Amino acid sequence: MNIKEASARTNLPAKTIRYYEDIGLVQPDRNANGYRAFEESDIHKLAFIGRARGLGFTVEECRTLLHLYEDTTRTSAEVKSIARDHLSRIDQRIAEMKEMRKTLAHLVSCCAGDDRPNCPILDSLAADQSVKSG
Amino acid sequence: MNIKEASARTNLPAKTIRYYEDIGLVQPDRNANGYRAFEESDIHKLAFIGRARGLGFTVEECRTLLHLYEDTTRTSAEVKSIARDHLSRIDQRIAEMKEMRKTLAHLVSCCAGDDRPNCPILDSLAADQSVKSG
DNA sequence: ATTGACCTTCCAGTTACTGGAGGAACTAAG
DNA sequence: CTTAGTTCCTCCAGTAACTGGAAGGTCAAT
Repeated sequence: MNIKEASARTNLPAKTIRYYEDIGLVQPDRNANGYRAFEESDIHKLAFIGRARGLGFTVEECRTLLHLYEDTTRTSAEVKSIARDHLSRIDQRIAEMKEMRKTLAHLVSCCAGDDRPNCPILDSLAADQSVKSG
Repeated sequence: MNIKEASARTNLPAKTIRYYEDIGLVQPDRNANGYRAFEESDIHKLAFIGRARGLGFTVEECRTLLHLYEDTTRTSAEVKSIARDHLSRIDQRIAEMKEMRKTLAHLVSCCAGDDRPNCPILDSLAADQSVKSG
């Protein structure tokens, strides 16, 4: 199957599939004309990667997960460890974003949003209290 | 003041300050020896940028906010609009992350994490139901 | 004169793609 | 057989926001 169909089957842009080949995540065969020839196993791998990426795993984690998937001597502990690390990164990131959200929502609610120049958002960004004096 | 002190005063790495100069966010003077000479106004700007970045605004938004800050003919509506856009991006991102978190936490809780190869995390990533049949 | 801290510029690398140029190949119609 | 349109190929460059490091100049103190 050509790249377009592979793309349709996996919901990954063709560009992305070529990129994944570039970095060695998949190795599709080539036809005589040089076109990539995707097999079901390639589609399966790409879909695996697509789902892992959708859960926020980095491409390198995807590579590792793929290796583990193909290594029948793996232990579920190895996989769980990667997933748990990722989960805690997500939790941390969510906490950071919530903190930003809180501050930002407050500032937005304080701002009149009219045609006058006075603006508590700018005031807050310009606030000198967080500039160390020296 | 030299870059090291500017860095200490703003909590921005010297590298980052140089980068901000590169992209035209600040224009510190130079001493005869070529060293950057930061004034209070530069520190103020850098701190402003640092705070805006801390709230997750992009560097280009920081540039715009800085312009608005320095433009006394601005309207608070302009500022609020930028902040509101950013807030909704944050909300969207938080929602995505929570969705990931939910799925991931479920998978992690299902995985034994022992020395056996069987792993529901990998099973889920490999699940064929989301690969379109063709 | 020398050490060590600090400063400079410039180049390259990071993450995960994405866009586009330039050109070859396949498909279908006339 | 030619033409047009679509798909494919590779390669180069750009994105965001820095970060690391090399090579070398400057400064303060000994």
